[in-house]
Amino acid sequence: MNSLEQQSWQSVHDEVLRRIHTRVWKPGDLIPKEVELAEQLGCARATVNRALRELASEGFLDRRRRAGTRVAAHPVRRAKLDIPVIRLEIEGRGQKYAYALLFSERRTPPPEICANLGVTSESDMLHITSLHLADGKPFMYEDRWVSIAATPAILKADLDNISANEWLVLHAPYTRGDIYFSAITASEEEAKVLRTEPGMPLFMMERTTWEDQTGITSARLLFAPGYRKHSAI
Amino acid sequence: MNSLEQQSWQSVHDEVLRRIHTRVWKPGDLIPKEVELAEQLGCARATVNRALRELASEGFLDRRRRAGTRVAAHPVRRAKLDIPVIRLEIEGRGQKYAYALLFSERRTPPPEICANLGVTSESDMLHITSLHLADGKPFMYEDRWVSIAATPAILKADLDNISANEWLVLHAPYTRGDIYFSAITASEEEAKVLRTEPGMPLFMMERTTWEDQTGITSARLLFAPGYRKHSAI
DNA sequence: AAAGATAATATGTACGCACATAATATTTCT
DNA sequence: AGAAATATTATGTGCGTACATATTATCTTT
Repeated sequence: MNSLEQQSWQSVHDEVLRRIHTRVWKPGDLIPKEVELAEQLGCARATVNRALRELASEGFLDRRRRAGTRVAAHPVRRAKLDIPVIRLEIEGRGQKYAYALLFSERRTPPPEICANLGVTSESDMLHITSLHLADGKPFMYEDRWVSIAATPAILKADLDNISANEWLVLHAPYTRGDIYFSAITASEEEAKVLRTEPGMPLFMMERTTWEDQTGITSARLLFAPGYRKHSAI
Repeated sequence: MNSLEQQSWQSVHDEVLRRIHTRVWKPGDLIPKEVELAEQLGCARATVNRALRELASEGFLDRRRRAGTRVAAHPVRRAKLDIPVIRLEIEGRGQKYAYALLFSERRTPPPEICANLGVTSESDMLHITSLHLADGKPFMYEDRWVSIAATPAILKADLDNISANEWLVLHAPYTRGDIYFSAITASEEEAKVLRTEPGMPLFMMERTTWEDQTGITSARLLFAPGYRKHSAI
């Protein structure tokens, strides 16, 4: 790269990444400071700054004021996982989406839900289970608890026609959440719902979401055998 | 927020996010253009631009030139998943890391590996299986194929003392990769290695990485029962 | 020599301006 | 009317300057 080409922060980004990949700058190395790089590459410091900022957020660089910028010693790759509404995930695969509400009850939560959401065992909650289907076949079994205190409007939602998953995304945006991915084997009941055999491996996603300090909902999503979640890196 | 406070792109970010959360701007709505927002919030357009750019990359906004900026109709949440070297993941849990090379052989790959990496069935590859332990207990079973053409130096690596996982991260940085997450049940052999029972649910990660168009390595990582991968959102 | 004050410095960010680019709206031409 | 050319517009980006902030290095004091 020389100063004649038309510059952009992306070309700086790529050039720095190239130098890291070709080990011109090795893990742990201190790289030139922004002003020097800007001079070398024939662009403004702001442009270099943007490129390096991006690379730091991707996990390739560690930056500290006054101390300078180093190539990350233990490159932590950051996979970006898109978590869309289930309906869109299924439609995105070119399959037909269907949904069935299995069960809905207003009651107090069991201890593990209280622990997840940080609520008392006397909380007023809605317990919903439902099945999401792709091309008519069971795709995901959802077992969800929703705090009525945090989201009273859920009681008026037509959960026969819109999944709690989708209703919540549209009506109760959350500010933070946790997701856990794990594997379990299907119980009798889970196998029955997902139309498979007990003991089959199921990919499980456990999500809990808050608005600030208030727990909104906690859900356990079980995917039919064979499901794979993809991510590019 | 008024114009008297000291501005920063983060405060603009937070204010816009607040308006989305409180449904001042609802999914699908067109929000004011950068110049107007800058005026409203008493800062420069560049500051608003940075805040909105960030929000778009987080999935809250959709932006298009000339068409303006809209609140995302179907908020796709982007979970960021850190994929560190296994040793660091275990040490990060405060557990003692250990590693054992189980098997290493230079040979031609089976069809599924060829398909993953896009190489011919006559390729010269290294097949390695190894076990990663946390506090002496089996934590993850790694089954990996490495292209010798792409990474000849792997033959000189001391794989008894450094895992292929870690060696590759340090010596063969890749430019792109795929990860698949899924669930399987343990086979006889897998159960034996992980010191569990056949049929137990295992969390599986399948990774394939490339440098540009060249396939480097394809690995199948099986985690001991009970493993959960966490992500904040 | 240890502790505290002070200076130096690389990154972090704000701003205003200019121009590029993509998408849309409008006008002109057939 | 329909197609093609042209104008308009919101975002995308680059640049130079200025100042903020965190951290390290140096100097001063006890």
